[in-house]
Amino acid sequence: MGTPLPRDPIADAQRNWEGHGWGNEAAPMAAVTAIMRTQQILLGRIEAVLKPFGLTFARYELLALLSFARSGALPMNKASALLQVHPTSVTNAVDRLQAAGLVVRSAHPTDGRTTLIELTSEGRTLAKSATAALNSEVFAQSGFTDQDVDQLIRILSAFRKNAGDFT
Amino acid sequence: MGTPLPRDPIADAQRNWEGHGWGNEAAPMAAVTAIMRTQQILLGRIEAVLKPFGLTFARYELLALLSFARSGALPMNKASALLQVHPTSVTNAVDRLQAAGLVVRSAHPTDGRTTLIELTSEGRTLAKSATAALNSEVFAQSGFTDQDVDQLIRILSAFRKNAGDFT
DNA sequence: GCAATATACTAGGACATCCAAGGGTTTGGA
DNA sequence: TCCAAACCCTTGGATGTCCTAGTATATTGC
Repeated sequence: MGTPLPRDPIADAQRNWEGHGWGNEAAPMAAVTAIMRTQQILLGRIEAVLKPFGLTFARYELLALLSFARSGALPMNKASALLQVHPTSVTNAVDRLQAAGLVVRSAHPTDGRTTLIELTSEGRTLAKSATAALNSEVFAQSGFTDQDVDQLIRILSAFRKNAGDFT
Repeated sequence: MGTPLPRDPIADAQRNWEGHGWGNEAAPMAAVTAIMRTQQILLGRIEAVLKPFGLTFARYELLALLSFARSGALPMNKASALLQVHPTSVTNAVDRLQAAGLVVRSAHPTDGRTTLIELTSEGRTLAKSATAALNSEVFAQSGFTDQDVDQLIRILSAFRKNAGDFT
């Protein structure tokens, strides 16, 4: 998985598509495939930075979300909605973060069905350190130009909105 | 995970970043997060289309790759390199595809270490059907305009090249 | 020619994601 | 008032991805 390929495999796939009579779908296919691959690369970088902190991206996201909540606490279902992942994924992440002493579960004051997740002080400290590391080692050198970043935000926001992520 | 949120969570995160003194990193962070989320949405659509065929995206990718190989066969390591996934992921996918009768393993004629993966006729037929479905149900209605597609291909190709995917 | 190194694949384990199903809690309409 | 429907979280199962060995085969160097 290490050595660079002599040719762009996605461009090759696009040519294959065109050669098989799917000329109209070839370019969108290439764009979609490129997004998949780019996500893979970015996730790899992020996980590498988070590893020394004992965090995965999923756990970091939850930690970061909590650190931005005024009270430092959120209901599980709220976290699930904001992170846009399945509730069971949040359960899983909270289990591990709790085992690491970074968050605690507590009862909701008025709704017995709801469980609140709350940052511990260790969790808050770690979130801050991990965020600083990600900013300096990933986001500050993303490999995208400022214009690329603007374009991506514009294109992908429209896509996500159209896909029903938000109104 | 179903109902649309009243606000864009990524735009909110970007504002949070800016409010915490990471103004330079906020936009790249938002772009990266948007890529992660977009990949998630696209993967969901693709898996939904492939499900009736009994395929996952990982298995489909391998089938499609084989169907474009002249001989219909590829060494495992070659497939791993072209799909840009870990060799063990290919082993996993081949195990399941073989169990489904879509591919077979065979010995390399000259290199005893190498295992060739070869499409069966069922595999070739299924790959064709699944590709047609993906083209009409996902790529032909990707939600990106033609200009967006061009921009994405341009930006992400440069990114992947810069990341060392290909020369 | 034989040992040391490199390469190819597989086995086992850690994580994450989703779905389906189950048990507890609230809410709203009969 | 009260019970059915809706909601919230967790458990168990299936997939996929990666990493760390471990086994087998090739190639290289002395």
